[in-house]
Amino acid sequence: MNTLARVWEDQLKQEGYRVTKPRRVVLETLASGAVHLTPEELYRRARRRHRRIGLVTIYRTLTLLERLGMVQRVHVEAGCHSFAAVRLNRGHHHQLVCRTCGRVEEFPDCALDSVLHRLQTRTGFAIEAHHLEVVGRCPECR
Amino acid sequence: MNTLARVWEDQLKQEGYRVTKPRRVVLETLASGAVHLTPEELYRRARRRHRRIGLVTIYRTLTLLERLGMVQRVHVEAGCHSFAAVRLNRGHHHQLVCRTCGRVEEFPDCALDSVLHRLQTRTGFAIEAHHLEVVGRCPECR
DNA sequence: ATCTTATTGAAAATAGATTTCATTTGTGAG
DNA sequence: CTCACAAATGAAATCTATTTTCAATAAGAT
Repeated sequence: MNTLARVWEDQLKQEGYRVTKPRRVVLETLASGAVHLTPEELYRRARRRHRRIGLVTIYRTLTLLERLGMVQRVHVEAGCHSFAAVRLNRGHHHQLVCRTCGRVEEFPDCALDSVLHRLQTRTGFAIEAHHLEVVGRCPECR
Repeated sequence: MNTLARVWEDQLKQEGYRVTKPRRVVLETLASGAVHLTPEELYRRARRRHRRIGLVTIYRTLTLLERLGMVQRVHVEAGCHSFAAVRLNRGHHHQLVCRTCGRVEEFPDCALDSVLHRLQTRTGFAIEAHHLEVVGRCPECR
């Protein structure tokens, strides 16, 4: 089993959730897939590990994992909702998504911080959160 | 009638599409409305101008306008698909939304450009689009 | 005014996501 | 280890968003 999946399992337990077979399968599938997955695609892959798993469980588990910050929802043109594993990197990260193959590159937002800080000063808003998503085509797909 | 809507009409004609009543209504509603609208909300508003308009036409017109670059599809957390008018003489803008009262402040992304440019160089991606949304509390609501 | 054909609206079909509920299964207590 | 019970699951039903189909309508050229 993958390290990331094991860490997630511990976190689930810690938060008082049960570590069930379907959940373990979803975690492993997410942790081992390099790209971001739609619920449907995740379902297809998860079934290779556990034939009886239901699509409903995929949706429920994704919602839970999103709430716990283990996966991140990504919006892309085709097949609007996709989910990407939030890797072990601590701080806040943003995503660069390839429109064609779905590959995700993460990057830190250090440069954005100064932009937001200036914005805060100028508008008087107390900035609490932000969401940046960049879409393009990766080197291989160009 | 709004200037923006008139320009769009001309553009439609230019491209060989017919300027029909439903299309005119959608254009006017988009040009005069909020920053971005879901198809459903656009439908609700368009009906105030033309009672017989169908939701199907809203979808079809949005697809057409998007292809012609007059509106831009935006993905947001809740109610995934929204459409924003691409205004005249106004570059790309971002939104600063107040969590409490919903007030929207727009700001240009000049500072973001350099961030994205560096990102492009470093990753080899061809960056095509980005979406930044900032949430906070406005001066009045703090 | 007439003709041609793009466009429309209603209904049906499809796709995606959520709710319901009876059954199963983790997990902590004994 | 076994039991009991709440949490979690899966199948079916439901709901919501979007697309397709097709006969009727209306824009725009002549």
